[in-house]
Amino acid sequence: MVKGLKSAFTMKNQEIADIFSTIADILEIQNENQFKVNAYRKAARALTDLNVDIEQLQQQDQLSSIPGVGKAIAKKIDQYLNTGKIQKYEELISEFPKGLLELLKIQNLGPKTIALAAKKLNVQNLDDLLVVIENGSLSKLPGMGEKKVQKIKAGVDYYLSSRGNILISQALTVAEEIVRHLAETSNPEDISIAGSIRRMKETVHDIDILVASKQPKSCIKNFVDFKGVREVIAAGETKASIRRTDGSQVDLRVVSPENFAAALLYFTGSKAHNVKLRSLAKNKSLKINEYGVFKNDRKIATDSEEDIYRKLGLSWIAPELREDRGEVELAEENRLPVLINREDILGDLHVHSNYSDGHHSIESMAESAAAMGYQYIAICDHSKSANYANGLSAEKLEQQIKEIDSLNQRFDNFKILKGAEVDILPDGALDFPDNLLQQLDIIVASIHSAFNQNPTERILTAMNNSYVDIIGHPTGRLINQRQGYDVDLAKVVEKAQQKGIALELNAHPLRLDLNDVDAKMAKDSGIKIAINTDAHATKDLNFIEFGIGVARRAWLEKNDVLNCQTCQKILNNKRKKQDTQNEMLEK
DNA sequence: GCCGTTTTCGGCCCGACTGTTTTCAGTCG
Repeated sequence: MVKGLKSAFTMKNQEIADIFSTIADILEIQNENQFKVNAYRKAARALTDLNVDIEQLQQQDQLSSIPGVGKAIAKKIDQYLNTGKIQKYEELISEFPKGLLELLKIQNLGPKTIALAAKKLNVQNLDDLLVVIENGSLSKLPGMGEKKVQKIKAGVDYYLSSRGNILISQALTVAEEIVRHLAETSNPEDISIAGSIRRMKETVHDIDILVASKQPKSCIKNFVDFKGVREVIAAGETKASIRRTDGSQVDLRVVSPENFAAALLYFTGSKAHNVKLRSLAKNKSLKINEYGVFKNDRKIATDSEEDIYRKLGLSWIAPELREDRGEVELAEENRLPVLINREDILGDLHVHSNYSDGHHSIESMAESAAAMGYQYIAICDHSKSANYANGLSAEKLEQQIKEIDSLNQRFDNFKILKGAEVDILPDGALDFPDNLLQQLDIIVASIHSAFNQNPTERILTAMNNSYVDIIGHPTGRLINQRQGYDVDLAKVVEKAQQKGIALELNAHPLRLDLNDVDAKMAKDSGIKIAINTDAHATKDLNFIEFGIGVARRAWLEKNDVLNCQTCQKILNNKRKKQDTQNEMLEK
């Protein structure tokens, strides 16, 4: 087993994390001590982020070494691992209406109101809630009123319509449009996208924009009056929130220019990262908030994020790392990874052309890639069984090879690699014979059909083929649309390590597959990741931005990424790999 | 419920906005 790798057995970690998370939800609605609630939340998060098998820690009597896990919680973990149950959880859940937990996900509706509605109106689930909203009884409760109920209703509508997840690509488009609008109309001294978009999360709940201005009122006005606003949720002196016609929520915060850096840090989050910074500040007798770092109520210089981190004894932490996954501790020791940048990417190893289901010619794709400063591109069209995608016959592929050979004579300092995205068939065989594969530079092997037929075994079988360089979109998920196939990534990574095969980080914003957590584990095991766009048109080559975002969230450095290598190096390594495997076969 | 070089008890991040109040509770980020 590859060391430090998450796999099927760490499912237990997540099962226990989910239980603690539910305990926290129930206790919160029951108005239990908020710090106790937080303790369970923290433990749940720690277990989710844990990279080792919890049973292993149990056997070594090391459960309490997990930060946030003390005696009581360690005992509960122990109980779960020994009996499959946690008594406290069983007791709580047996007498608690399960439908109430879902209500916590509704905006503007928190634990206090849920508890009130449950107690006074016997609300037990979402349906009950809708009834008491409609019949007016909710608004008559003490502390409630018409407007509050309207807000809760809006929260329910939002929850039911979208579940609140917007793809990073969509969110970024909206955010950039609003930033441009405010830049043109409001004369800001500074402006930035903040929040989870700046951290490049794969999906975001809302869009955060921060402005530095001496005229906050006019900024707010220009913001709420902009086109596409369906509803103004809030609009105060320095802060406003809108809902747009596309359903997205946008929050604007306006600060004075001298507070911009502190505010940017604050509104970039994540919440967990911020909490960590605040408690760190407190330990140093400092206070940090969105206005700066303070010592005895006196602001100490905070002109930039770098400066603020420095005042806390930390090196600057890239936004993509700010999730409280150990980045603060490393920043204290000045040992943060040197994250991969756009400039480090030398080529794209998985793009399509109009030979299969792409929209543009090989030549156009190559010219666009060259214009982006790339040194190479691999044309990897679909193989013959991919009928839905106009997969190539053997004859068509040979024709493509000739075209690429001829095109390559026209380019200086740029190379078109001959490749294919070969289907992994239900029996694990590849969709092209070896005599075709051996003519190609890059083979991406992917599953595109029969998702529920032993995906792990099929991928492992395909990896036995020495021509395979990359496993394409390894889990097959489509964000917000389709769960991935049930693949045991630990086994795939282990095999990739043995065979010198890379896993893809597919940069298409609907895929982002591997995700950040899986890519980090792959990195930790020492295998290479290929950040590919899977572009079906020239403009799709820009998806690389999202792939790099996820890669940075996964702590990836230049050395971890296959397409940070020159194409000469990639091809040399491929040759060496094949020679070694042939020698082994001969023996 | 967790934690500790202010250490076994008393803390636990902090501020804006809204709506319902008439000084504050709830929610959010």
